[in-house]
Amino acid sequence: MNRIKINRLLRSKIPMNQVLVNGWVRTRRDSKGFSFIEVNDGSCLKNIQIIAASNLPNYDEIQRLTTGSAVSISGSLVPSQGKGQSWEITAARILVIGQAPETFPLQKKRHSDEYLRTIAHLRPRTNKYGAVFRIRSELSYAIHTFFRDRGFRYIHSPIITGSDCEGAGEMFRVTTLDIKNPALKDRGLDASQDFFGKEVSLTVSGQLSAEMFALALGDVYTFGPTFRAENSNTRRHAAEFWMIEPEMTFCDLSENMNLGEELIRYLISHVLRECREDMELFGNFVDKTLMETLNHILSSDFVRLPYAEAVEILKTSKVSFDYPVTYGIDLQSEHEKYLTETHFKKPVILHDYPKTIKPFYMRLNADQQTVAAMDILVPGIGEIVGGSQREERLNVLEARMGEMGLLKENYWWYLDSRRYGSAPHSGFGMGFERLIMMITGITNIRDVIPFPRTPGNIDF
RNA sequence: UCCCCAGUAGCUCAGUAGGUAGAGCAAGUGGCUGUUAACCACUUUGUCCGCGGUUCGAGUCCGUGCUGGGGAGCCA
Repeated sequence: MNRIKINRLLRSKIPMNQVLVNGWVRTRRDSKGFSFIEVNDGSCLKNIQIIAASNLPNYDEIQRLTTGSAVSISGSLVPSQGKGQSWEITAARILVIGQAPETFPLQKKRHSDEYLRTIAHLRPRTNKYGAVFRIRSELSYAIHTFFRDRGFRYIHSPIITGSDCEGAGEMFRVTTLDIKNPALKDRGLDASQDFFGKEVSLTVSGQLSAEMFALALGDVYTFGPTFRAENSNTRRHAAEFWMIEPEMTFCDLSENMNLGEELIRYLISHVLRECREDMELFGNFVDKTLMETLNHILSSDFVRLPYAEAVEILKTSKVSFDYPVTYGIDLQSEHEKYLTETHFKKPVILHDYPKTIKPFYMRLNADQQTVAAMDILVPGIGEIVGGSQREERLNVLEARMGEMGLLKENYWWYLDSRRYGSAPHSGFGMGFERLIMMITGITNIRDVIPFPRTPGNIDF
């Protein structure tokens, strides 16, 4: 007898004999002459109801089944006599595969997200977290589909990197030196004795690699884990997270923004279509305004606003900000919040920032003061995408590096790309977890990644 | 790293002006029932986060540490 997953059984149009269901008991109720068992196998949000008649040979054992136990049921799929479900299974045989003692931490009631974080190894067995991780999986698939349909190639950029100059923030050092007795030199680790013969770290971005491949394969993207050793303690930051980084040659900032906007819309509509049931859970129990918000994002164009105009809007807003706004500052969370949640009430793409607050690789505009940068800000999350048109002119790039005190020697291969057949190109990074937060309405990044890594927390 | 808040039964929480601890759910027993977060009755459960202090007496006040949450910064 072949096992059939519950999502298929519940979609059945006809009764079926001889079906086999494997899963975990969510709850059990006794009635006169039989027991109702609700089983979930992770294939969908819904459980299937099993009717276990008291004449089953192991009925005593069945009555002791507790929430969390693994079971294997064979029987027939029949129309339900009760309300609340269209199909149920009349069990011919029930095998207890793995009993869960009463110490099983998940009860058939709501638990707080904080508590569930302390049992991150068991939380995917709840409705909400099962739904989050099915959606996460579906989104990953959709990302590949989106890019593949548009002729992009998927690049596996390295996780271990020797460029300590990837730009974005503190990095995790990788070493095979004996920590208790390391090779030392000049009062520090002797990196020349280390595995790679130099200091290496976990990547903070695949961008530099992606640029090289964009200048060969045209349109490429990376989708992989990223590591930041920042001591960030917020609901939006994790030390290990996933990022999607497309990079396109012969593409300017405006086309870059188009792609970012198109990608976000595509992913939302994909999930609304393919994960309807799971999404309803979030709309009903996590954020009552979720569907409205997502439909609004689908139906209206994102605002495109030059940094200078954003500053003007903020200055004339009559809102007293903790951080006063002047041209040249990096916008604070409260400013971004005001723009997306109060002023425009929709996603905003800010672009053309002052060069002084952006990295060296962003393309210098004709005004010599701003760079072709763009950030996509969404209500509730803040920055979800950060990108730019890259500086493709060797002399300008070298001058910018000089201004910022970066050594050309460390970037020799990066600069080579501008030396040999350089071409305009653009790209961005999108935080995968932040995207999931936006789509599910979940407000803490620790609840959309299987085993979150944050400062001082790596228990699982 | 900084600011604010919280930490009471397995879980969610209440605990009034400091007088020595309670509810719901879970678990156990019995009953009822094509039930569906089933229902009804009864029963069990606590170093009130740790340490120190004030007090005749501290879950309640003070100090300190730890843990968790929210906000800020850094950013995706």
